[in-house]
Amino acid sequence: MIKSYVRVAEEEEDVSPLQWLKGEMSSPDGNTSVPSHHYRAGVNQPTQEMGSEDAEEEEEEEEEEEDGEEAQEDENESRRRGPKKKRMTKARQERFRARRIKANARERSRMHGLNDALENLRSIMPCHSKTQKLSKIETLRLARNYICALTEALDGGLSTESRAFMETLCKGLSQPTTNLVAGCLQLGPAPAGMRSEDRHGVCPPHNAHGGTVSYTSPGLPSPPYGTYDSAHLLHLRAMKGRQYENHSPHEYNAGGVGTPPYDGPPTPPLSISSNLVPKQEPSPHYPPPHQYSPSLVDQALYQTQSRYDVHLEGPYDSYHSAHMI
DNA sequence: TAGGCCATCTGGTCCT
DNA sequence: AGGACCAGATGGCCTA
Repeated sequence: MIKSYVRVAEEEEDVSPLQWLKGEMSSPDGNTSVPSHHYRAGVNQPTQEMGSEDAEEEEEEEEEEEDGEEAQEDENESRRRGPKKKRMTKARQERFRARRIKANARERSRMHGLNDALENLRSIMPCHSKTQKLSKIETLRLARNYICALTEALDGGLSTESRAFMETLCKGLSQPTTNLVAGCLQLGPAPAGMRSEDRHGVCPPHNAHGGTVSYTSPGLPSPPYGTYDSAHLLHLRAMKGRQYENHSPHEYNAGGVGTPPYDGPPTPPLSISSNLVPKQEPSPHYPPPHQYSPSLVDQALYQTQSRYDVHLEGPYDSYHSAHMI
């Protein structure tokens, strides 16, 4: 008897504030999760705009409702366990809606802040592309790989011009992002089926649970796109300090060395080709670890520039144009 | 048209 | 009570 009585009370009154709001805030198609532009269009404007007269009306209605049902409600409440739940009056409903809208705004702002931080992270990534923005997940993966690659380089075990450096950068990245990095570095793809563990053991890729992630960038690359900002490597060289002091300046100074890569907007993309691709004036002191055939680089750059509207700056442009025309 | 990516809303949890 | 944070749900946009 009591059980059924309580059950009726629950069905009629134990409705959470948000359940109440669901009915009120539903979009015309009955969906409560309405895309932002629907709200921006004024479908669900914040209730802070509600006038004071409306607020007073709400309070009066609240009192009337409570007067008539107070006695029976007290009886119901005494039979229920747990915290006493307040009835969802219109005034309370409005307050809750306002709170929810404020929370939504805060959440939006928070996510915008998160996106801004992610954009800052993108800006210091070694690869930039005006047409192909790295996704959030790929940005994070590349950032992690970048840290690993730089760590390896600082430890002295990896040249920033080496293929292994690029492969470290590409660990666990999607094929398009791998292509982007490869295109930026103007290198060929990683051999099919090659796993990171097979190349170098430092800082292997791990998944969210700490397990090793296989290197999934097999096959030939689709056309690469993007530019490689060698300023980051220059920054690394500054960090490494004396290691490069014995080399002639032109080998490392592609210009703008003094610009801190991690402050403000990224420095303009610089060509890394002076170290990675055959050039007119190869350095006798610091030859690239791998010599890549002009045809491969040529092909990559042609595909990059023609298909993805990416402009690779620096000396390589002249090199490339001389071959393509 | 399916799938990836994204922005937003939402409700729950934790903390102050 | 309210804010921060998180994860799930949802729908829009874009691309292959």
